[in-house]
Amino acid sequence: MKKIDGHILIDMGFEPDAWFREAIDYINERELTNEEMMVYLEQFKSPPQLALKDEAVPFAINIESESEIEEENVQSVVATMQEVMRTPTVVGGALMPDACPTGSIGTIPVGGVVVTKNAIHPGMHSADICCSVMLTDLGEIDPKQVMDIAEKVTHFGPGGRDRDVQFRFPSELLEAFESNKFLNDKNLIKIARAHLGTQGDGNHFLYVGKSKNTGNTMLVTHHGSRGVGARLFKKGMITAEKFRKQLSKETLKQNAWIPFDTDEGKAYWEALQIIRSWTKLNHACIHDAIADKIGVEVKSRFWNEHNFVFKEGELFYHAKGATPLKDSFLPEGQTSRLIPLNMAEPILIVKGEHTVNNWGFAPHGAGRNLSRTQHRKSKEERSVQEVFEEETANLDIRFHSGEIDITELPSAYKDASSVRCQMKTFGLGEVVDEVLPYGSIMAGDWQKNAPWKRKGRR
DNA sequence: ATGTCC
Repeated sequence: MKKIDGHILIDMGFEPDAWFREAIDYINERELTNEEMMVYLEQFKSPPQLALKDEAVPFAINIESESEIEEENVQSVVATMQEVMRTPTVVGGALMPDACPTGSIGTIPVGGVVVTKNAIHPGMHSADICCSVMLTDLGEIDPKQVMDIAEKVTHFGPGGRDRDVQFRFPSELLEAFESNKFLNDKNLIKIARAHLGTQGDGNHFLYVGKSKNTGNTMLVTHHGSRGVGARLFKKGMITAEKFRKQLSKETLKQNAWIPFDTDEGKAYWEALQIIRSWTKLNHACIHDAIADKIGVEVKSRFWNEHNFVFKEGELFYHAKGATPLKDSFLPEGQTSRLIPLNMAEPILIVKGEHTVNNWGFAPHGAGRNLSRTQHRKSKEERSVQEVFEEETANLDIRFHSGEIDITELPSAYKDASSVRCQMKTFGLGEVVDEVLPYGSIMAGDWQKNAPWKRKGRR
């Protein structure tokens, strides 16, 4: 009998893999007949490839347009969602009023919810795993004092804290990282230590305002899992890509998934929960340090993720920029959720429930009406300072880098009243209190004076 | 969003 080699296995339709060596030796040493070989090779056959669905699974469209630009946006998010909804694992989904596209067609938009069966899709929670908002009620405290102290305590911009100003990384959390095969990584743990108590950049903020109901001063922070989550996301995408090749090559790369009923699936789900704990602590470190420095007791505190995966039975709800309304998606005993709009608008405190149309979610903000670049361009003929003063009159707005980030000013976002109106129209939560704006801190345009951006360079 | 590529 002729000896077999890897080329023969490839010709038979097998993907080159680690088992090739062992299988080739096994077959050749025993001089298996063709029939015996086929029986032996059965164990290495991949399950049949899953095709994309011929038609998109129906999804709820909780967004309406009020202008031509918005109409284009709606068409674009619906079109991309239609491709996402053809992924084999998908059973349902929804668009929120703040939806806007990101990435190429077939990528879940911001403001999108995609429900899958027995599958975790890292591309549907994306890099900032567990991006979230936390509120602390500080009582009757001067908001300016909170701003001044917060400015000293918090950390914005890329990277982490210097060693001498790091927060304590609890040993229970370290043990959790070390127990998980995705997180037990020296470099990742180093980042987990250094990034604790940091807020990053982009739309992340520290907001101070007063409750409309009680007049108490409230501190609200918005940020996610920083470099730690980004690292896990990358690992998740690599694992999902391996499964995509085995299970469904037709599936778009960005929609690759990790089956939950595998060792990788269980470990990835655990890793997401550990990152969630880290992120909660990331907020709490900053809030506690501010309350400590003021010398005030925390009256109450709550938080919610708006970029995460929620599980119910064998269904996985991927919320990429959507606020959980369904009670079982909230931390135990918690009844309120936070929906920020823009720096000049109140942060909404919302109650609500799961309905057929909302799939258990509400919007997570006002949504951009223009891309950052388009928005920057639209303000070109006026000075940044002038636009800033006009849009933030009577507010205490501070940029950590010292440079105004024009793309985070109120005009960069959709009209807050229209988002609130659409929440009513589509049954996406009910506003029970508002944190009225006093001021906020953001990263600012930290790239403005970067060496590679200076004029005169190629 | 992400020490904007380990």
